[in-house]
Amino acid sequence: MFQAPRGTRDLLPAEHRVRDRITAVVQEQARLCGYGFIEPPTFENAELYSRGVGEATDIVEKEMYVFEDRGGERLALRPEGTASVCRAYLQHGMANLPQPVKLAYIAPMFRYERPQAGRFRQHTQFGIEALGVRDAALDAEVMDLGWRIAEQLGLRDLVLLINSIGDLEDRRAYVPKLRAHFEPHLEQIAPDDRARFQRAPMRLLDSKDERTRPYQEGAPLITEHLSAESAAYYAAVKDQLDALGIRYEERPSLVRGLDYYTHTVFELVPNEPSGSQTTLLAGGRYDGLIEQIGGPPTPGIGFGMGIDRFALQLREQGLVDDAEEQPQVIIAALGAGAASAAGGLAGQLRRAGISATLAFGGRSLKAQLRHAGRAGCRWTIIVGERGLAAGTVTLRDMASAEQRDLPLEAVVNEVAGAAPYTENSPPTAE
RNA sequence: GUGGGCGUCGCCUAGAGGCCUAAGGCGCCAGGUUGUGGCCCUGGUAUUCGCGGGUUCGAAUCCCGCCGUCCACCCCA
Repeated sequence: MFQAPRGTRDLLPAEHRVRDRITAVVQEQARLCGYGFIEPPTFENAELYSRGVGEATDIVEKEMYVFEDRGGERLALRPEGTASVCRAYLQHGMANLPQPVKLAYIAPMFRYERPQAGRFRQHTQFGIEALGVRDAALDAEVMDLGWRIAEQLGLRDLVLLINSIGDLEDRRAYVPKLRAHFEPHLEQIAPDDRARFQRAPMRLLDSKDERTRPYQEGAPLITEHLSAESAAYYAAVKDQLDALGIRYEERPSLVRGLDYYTHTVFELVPNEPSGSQTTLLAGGRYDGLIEQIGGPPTPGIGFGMGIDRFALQLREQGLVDDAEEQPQVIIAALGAGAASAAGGLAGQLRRAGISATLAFGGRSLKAQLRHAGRAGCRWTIIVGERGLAAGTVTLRDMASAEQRDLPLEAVVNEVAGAAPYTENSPPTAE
C-alpha cells in the first residue's frame, strides 16, 4: 500500500480545523498591520537560495530538494520564504511603491530533514516581510505582530528571545576576538564544533555539547562589540518593545542559521519547552539580502512562523476542541419516489444557509435514523412516499423526539426560524 | 548524517515458542418483521500478526537484515 512520503502527512479534518483557526488569526493580525498577501511559486531557480540564504548554510548544503526540469533548469523546492519575497519585490519594481512594502504569505516549505516531533519535510509557514525601511519601530512592530498572533490564539507562557548580531562591519571586528577565545581549546571542544570554528564561529556560543560548554564561559559577546550606531539601534528596538508591553528576554547566544540576518534577531518559544523542536516563530532583520540576490541595497525585516508547531502548541496547552461540526439537518428518504424530493429539499435548505445532508445508501428508515442519531444532528426530516402524496414531510427534533408533519414548502422556513443550534449535544437516553 | 525506542483489525489494547486457523474494547455495517434513532441484544468486520530470511517438529511470540514510525542529537518553523 502507498504511504505519504516520509516527513509528509495528510492534514485530516480534525487537524485542518486547527489550521483554519490559526490561519484566520494570522490573516486578521497581518491585515491590522497593513500586510498584503502574496503567493510565490513553490519552486524557484536553485541559485536564488544559495545566493540568498547562504551557500554554507545547512539548508542549502544538505536540505534542499534540488532537481533539474525537462528543460535543464536547476530548480529547488522552496526551503524558506524570504528569498522568494525579496525576489518578487525586485522583479515587480516594488521599490517604487511607498516604503516599507509589507508582504505576507502562507506557504509550504520543503527541507530534506530527519522527521521528528514538530519537524517535517514539508511544513507550512506563515511569514511576513517588511521591505525598504530600517527603523527600530518597524522591528518592534514585526515582533509585536508575532506576539499578538500567539495572544489571540490563547497561547500562554511564551517568551520572545531577542538579540542583535550587528552588521557585517561589527562582525568582521568581532569574529576574530571570538576565535581568539576558543582557539586555545580547539583540542578539547567537540569535533563538530571545531568545524564551526571555521565556518560559523558564532554558533559555538549556543552549542549544547558538554565538551564545548565549559569554554563558552567568558567568551566575548557580539552585543558587547557592536558599533555605537548598532548598539543605539538595538537599544531603540528594546525601547519600542517596552512601549508595546511585550515580555522579552535578551539572549546574547541567539544566532540564526541563515546567513542573511543582521542586527535584530528573535525567536518566540515556550517558556518551558517540552520537546526540542519548539521554536514557534523566528526571524530578524536582513539588510544585506536584497543586494545579495542582485538588487540595490535595501533593508528588510520579517519572520517565519511554523503553523504546524503552533497547532502542536495549541494542543499541548489544551486549546483544541476536537468536536466536529455536524449538519443541522439529515434527510431520510423512503422509497424510490421520495429520493428526488429529498435531494431537492436538501438543496433548498442549503440555499437558506442550513447545513443539510441526506442519509445516503437507500437504507431502511431505522438505519437512516440511527445514522442521524449518531451523527448528532438537530433535526431529521423524513420524506416518504406516503406523506408526499399529501404534500407533507415529517420534521423530527432529535433531542426531544417530537415530530410533526408539515407541508413540504413550509419546512425550510420552520427550520430556518428556529433558534440557532450551536452545541453538539449528544442524544440523551430516555 | 548520528544514536535509541517501537511495529498485532480503521483506532486502542491482550498475547512472551505449541491451548492463536489470533482475543477484547471503540468505531463502522447489517439485523432484532410492517415508515422512526440514541440504550440493549445478535451477527459481520485481520485466512494473519510491517516485509524478507533464519532457528525449531512447531513462531505473532527467538535471531538477522530491510522497511516504516517515534524520540533525541545536528539543524530548524
